[in-house]
Amino acid sequence: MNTAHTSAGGNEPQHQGPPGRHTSLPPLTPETCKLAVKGACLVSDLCQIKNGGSHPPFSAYAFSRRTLRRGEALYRAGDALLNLYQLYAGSVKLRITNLSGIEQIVSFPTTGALLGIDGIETGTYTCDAIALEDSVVCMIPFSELASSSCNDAKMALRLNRAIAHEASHYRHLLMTLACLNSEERVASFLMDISEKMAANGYSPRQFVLKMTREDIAHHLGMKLETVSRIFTRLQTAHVLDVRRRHLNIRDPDALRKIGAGQ
Amino acid sequence: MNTAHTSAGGNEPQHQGPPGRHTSLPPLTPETCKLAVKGACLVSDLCQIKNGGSHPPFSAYAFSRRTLRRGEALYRAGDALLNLYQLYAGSVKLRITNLSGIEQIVSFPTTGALLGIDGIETGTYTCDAIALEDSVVCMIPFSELASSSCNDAKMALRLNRAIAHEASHYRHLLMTLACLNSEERVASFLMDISEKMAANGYSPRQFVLKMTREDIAHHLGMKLETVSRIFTRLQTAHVLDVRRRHLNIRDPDALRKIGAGQ
DNA sequence: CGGGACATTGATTAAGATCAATTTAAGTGG
DNA sequence: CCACTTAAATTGATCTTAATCAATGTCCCG
Repeated sequence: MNTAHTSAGGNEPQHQGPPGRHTSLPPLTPETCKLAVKGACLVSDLCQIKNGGSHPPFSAYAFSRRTLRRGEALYRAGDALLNLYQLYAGSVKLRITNLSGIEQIVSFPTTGALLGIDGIETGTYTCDAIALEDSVVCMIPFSELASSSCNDAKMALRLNRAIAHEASHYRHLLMTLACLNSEERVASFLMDISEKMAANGYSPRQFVLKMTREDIAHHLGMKLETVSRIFTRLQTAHVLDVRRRHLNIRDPDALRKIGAGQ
Repeated sequence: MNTAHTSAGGNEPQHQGPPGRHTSLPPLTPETCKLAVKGACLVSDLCQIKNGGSHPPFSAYAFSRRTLRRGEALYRAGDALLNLYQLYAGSVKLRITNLSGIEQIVSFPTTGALLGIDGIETGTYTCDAIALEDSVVCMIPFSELASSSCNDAKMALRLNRAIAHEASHYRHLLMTLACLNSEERVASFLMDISEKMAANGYSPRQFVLKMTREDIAHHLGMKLETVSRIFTRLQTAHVLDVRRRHLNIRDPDALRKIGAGQ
């Protein structure tokens, strides 16, 4: 009954590096922000707000970036909330480990996602944010964001919505865990990824899973063997092809139906 | 596999009344707010902000209250977000019903809770809020709250935290559903209620469950028969006494241990 | 004092966990 | 560049938990 897994989770601390010793990129400007075109770049908007008002030119406010190696932690549960982060490239897992050592992956943020929201309630992060591949984030000092929200109603609403979106995401995952059986959960999970891929301009049919079977299992409240079995079952049913991390959705409609609980 | 329950959910539409036809109480003031003493009354704070500034006296801003009969809906999924509500007395269930008719109770707010946050992301509520007993809420026009947040950093942070708290709650429930077996889930659920009772000044050992076994089951992702069996099992183990909705926790430490996953 | 919602209990079945053994692929260092 | 090491994934056999189906009991309310 819940044998506290000693989280052998391979892709972790090897190249962790001491705190602070991480590659830093030149600051980001609205011009160089690749997300800006999609109207999804909080950083870029913050720059423009600063620039538009009676403030110094945005370059003084341009936000620094940080690169993460695979397995490296962006922040850990218990760290003080100093920054939010917008994910510019790569992907991350947000993990909670409870007292008994049982772990749960609460989300797999990808490009465009805002990270660190789990620290807003108490001022201390409650999750570990671990890079699933080499990634780039842009650092947004929370104080900066809070003061912007204060002067600008639009930015305030945007922050509110970002936090509310986080809640939404958990509500959705909750439904998945509470109402669906294992096969349906996996299907729903894959559909979610597929939609996110499409939203980011990639193929919704073919993609590479950045996380292990164990990560998926810890996300969906099941065992990794079950995830594996369900993949093969879906392959046998000609719904998808899976070879290791490479996924090819053969029958999106079928997958959608299964993920919705028939 | 997921036989879409036709939600016979007894305590519902009988005395629903047409929209708008509900008992209204006189407006609330900081003086009459029972929650204010605990520093938890958003309404009272809003009044004082208005009153403190160059605004009209708070009486012009005092917020109206509304009573709900058991089974009545405060709002429903799909309704436009106009107000947040602070729950002054009673208790509520927040329910999501998905396309296949499967339902999930995402929370059981009680006295002091802020309701309607599920509408902030999109401007449309995503849950049904159903009173579990006769209840009183105070209506907070969202526009009012948003503009207060704009002028007052403290209020802004408070709203942010309220939304973040919602996310926190779901994260916690997520852990419960994903990592614990049925017995542990029920124990965890009861401990949560116990703590909430204590926080509101009631006995953490003895209380009455306002919700049915089916509601609990729909909250914890299991079947009502299982909930019932686990209650009797915990009673047999001398952890608690349960007679219908009346609960008496005999061994809080044991219950806590079980709820934490041993 | 009924009627109906709510709750309990029992017998059986099915889904997923667990235990265990391979297989496959990806790095790593010689 | 290849052999070696190790992490990750697959597959099988068995066991446990909770779902399912069904009957009965109890209490609340009119």
